Amino acid sequence: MPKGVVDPDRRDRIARAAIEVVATAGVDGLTHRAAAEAAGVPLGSTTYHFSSREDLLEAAIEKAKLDWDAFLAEWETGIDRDADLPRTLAGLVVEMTGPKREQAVVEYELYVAALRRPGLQALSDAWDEALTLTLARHTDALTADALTLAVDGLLLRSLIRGVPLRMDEAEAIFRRIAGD
Amino acid sequence: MPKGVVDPDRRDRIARAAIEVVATAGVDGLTHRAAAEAAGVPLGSTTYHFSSREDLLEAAIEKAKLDWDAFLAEWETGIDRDADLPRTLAGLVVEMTGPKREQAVVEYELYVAALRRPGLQALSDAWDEALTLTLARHTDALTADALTLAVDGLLLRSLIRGVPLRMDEAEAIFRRIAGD
Amino acid sequence: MPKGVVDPDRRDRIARAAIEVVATAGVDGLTHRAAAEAAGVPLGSTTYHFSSREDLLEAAIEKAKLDWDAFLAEWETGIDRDADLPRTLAGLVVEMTGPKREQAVVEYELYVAALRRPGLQALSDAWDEALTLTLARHTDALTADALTLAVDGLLLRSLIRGVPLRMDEAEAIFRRIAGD
Amino acid sequence: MPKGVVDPDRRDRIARAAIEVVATAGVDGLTHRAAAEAAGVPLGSTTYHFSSREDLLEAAIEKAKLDWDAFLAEWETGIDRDADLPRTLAGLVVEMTGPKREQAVVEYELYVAALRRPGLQALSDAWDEALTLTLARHTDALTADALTLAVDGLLLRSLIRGVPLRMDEAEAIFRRIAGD
DNA sequence: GATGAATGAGAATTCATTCAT
DNA sequence: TATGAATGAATTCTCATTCAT
Repeated sequence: MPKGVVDPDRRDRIARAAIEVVATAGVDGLTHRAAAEAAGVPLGSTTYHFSSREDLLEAAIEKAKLDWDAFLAEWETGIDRDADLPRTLAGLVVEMTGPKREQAVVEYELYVAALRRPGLQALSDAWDEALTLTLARHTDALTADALTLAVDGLLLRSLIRGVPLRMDEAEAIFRRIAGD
Repeated sequence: MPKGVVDPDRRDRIARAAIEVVATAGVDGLTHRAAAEAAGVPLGSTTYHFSSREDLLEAAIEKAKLDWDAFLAEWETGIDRDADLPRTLAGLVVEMTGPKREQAVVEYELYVAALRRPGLQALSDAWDEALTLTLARHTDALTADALTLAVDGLLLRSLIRGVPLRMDEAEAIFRRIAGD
Repeated sequence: MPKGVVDPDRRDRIARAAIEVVATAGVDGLTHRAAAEAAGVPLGSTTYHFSSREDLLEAAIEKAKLDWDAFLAEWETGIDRDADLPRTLAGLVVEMTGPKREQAVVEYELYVAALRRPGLQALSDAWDEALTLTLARHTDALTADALTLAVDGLLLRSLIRGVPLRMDEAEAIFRRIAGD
Repeated sequence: MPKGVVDPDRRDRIARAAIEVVATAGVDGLTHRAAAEAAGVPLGSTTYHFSSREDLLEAAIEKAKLDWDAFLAEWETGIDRDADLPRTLAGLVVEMTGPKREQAVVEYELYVAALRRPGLQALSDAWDEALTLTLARHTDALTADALTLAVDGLLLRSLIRGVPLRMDEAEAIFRRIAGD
């Protein structure tokens, strides 16, 4: 693509490519070069749209957050009003540590990236809150909060162990917390 | 220190320095050079004892794990057999997100580092298990497990938010889980 | 400012901003981007009016030369026909190495820039000549020339040393040259 | 040259190459890359020995200062005790603006580089002083100082004009200053 | 005329790693 | 055993310049 030709989606495509890079190489591996290659654009194009590595990371997190929101929304759609929350929630974590492990690892890496990057705190925070808000539509606030924490803990642990969660394990934990 | 002088603690001191480096610059910032400077040894000394960056990271994690074990042991020492577990556990997380935030961030970074490094999974796993085992001496297995997950989730969330946990918040969560 | 709106002073304002940039970041730091920011205009506006970095530099030098001429004219206005030239000239260099140091450094940088840029030689030359011509209205040609050289040398030396000239030092030199 | 093979002169050779680079491309053009190429060493070698551009520049100035000292010493050797100072000094500046123009430009660029680099002030200062000290061995202190300033001014002006000084011009100026 | 997206080139740096000493 | 010089590879970032709009 010669100079002067405008490509209005380019910024978006680079951001999307950034997520792929994080999936492949981790947050540390998210470089302008890697994003450029993944997006199929010249290096200069990535530095033009995202002048710092931090900008690139932030864009990746925003995009990943949208994915997460969509995932949660879809999950919630499949729940009856009087569904068994512990069981359905267990299904969610089992799916994330199994078939969707790749995506979950990316999301956790991005979430945890805020530990050292104050600029990302707000984003990571909103991320965490999304699950609590979803759960709060199906149980009381305290339980929703406690369940979110357990989901966080379970996911992180399972992702680190590298083995998918077992449905019954997860369900037992959630049931314990929900106090049923 | 001239050549030929024996310094048997040097390996240990470098590993200890590696933790300081992680505290200052994050896992990404852990380089042979940075460790050398922090430990006050020549560059060659760090590459001699830890031939790869990965080795250095592993040593740092091992050291940090020992710190965590000691911290847990000390915490447990201060607990009565019939202490109020939710309350004392809340004290632990409040301390870690407040005065000990720095140390906690380092530990979480090292813990999470295993997400992309299969070689570190066993270590990170043992790390997580240490708390569960400790708690299991004071409550039933399922509760111990659920509490550990909540601790993980709470710590991570608070560290990311950058504000210390409030004692009553944490206690409420733990009490909900413990079912008291 | 939307497209199509005419802004006849824009070229001038960019040139003026270029001097500010040189003051802040040196000749090396004079870039289209920096000038754009300093002038508060879009990048394209600077490249439109000054198609190359060299053009920009030349414009800055021209503007700075006008400042220098004005400074000299004002200085001359304050001189009596039978003023003590060595003393008044000492006042000029003391002022330039003291309160006006910043401006003087910029002017010297721009003046010296011609060392490697044949296209700027004429401008820099005229710059130097301005002082000689001024002095020649108050003394003979040879003395005017010698004084100019001493002013150049003194200014450069003092600006590099970073300390203002002392009035008596400068006066002694000039008096020696003027042969009073 | 493979790793592990030590080349003790390398640092010196890079510094010497740095001067060549300044001669060719100016202070702005003094980059690690350019020095590496001029010295015939890999890029990493230049960054190893001179970790910043500033370090490289400083080394170049130190080397150039030695050249200048040698040049002055040689010049002084050719002077009789009762030589005609204005005439011999005129010879020096004529030589520097003529056959040795290249070298003189480099030296001025390096000298002036200190205007924006406080770390180089001491070096540039010592440079200037070398001539004064030399001249002071052949005339009184005030005259030596005034002559140095005139030399500085004359050289800078002639180098910028790009034409060699005329012997009689220079001699007239110096004679005026020396008061003969 | 005015703009800013686009891009290739190159900058300073940092580093893991190797290996002669 | 211990060291640090050496080096290639990468990284972030900055820019002049071009050119469709």
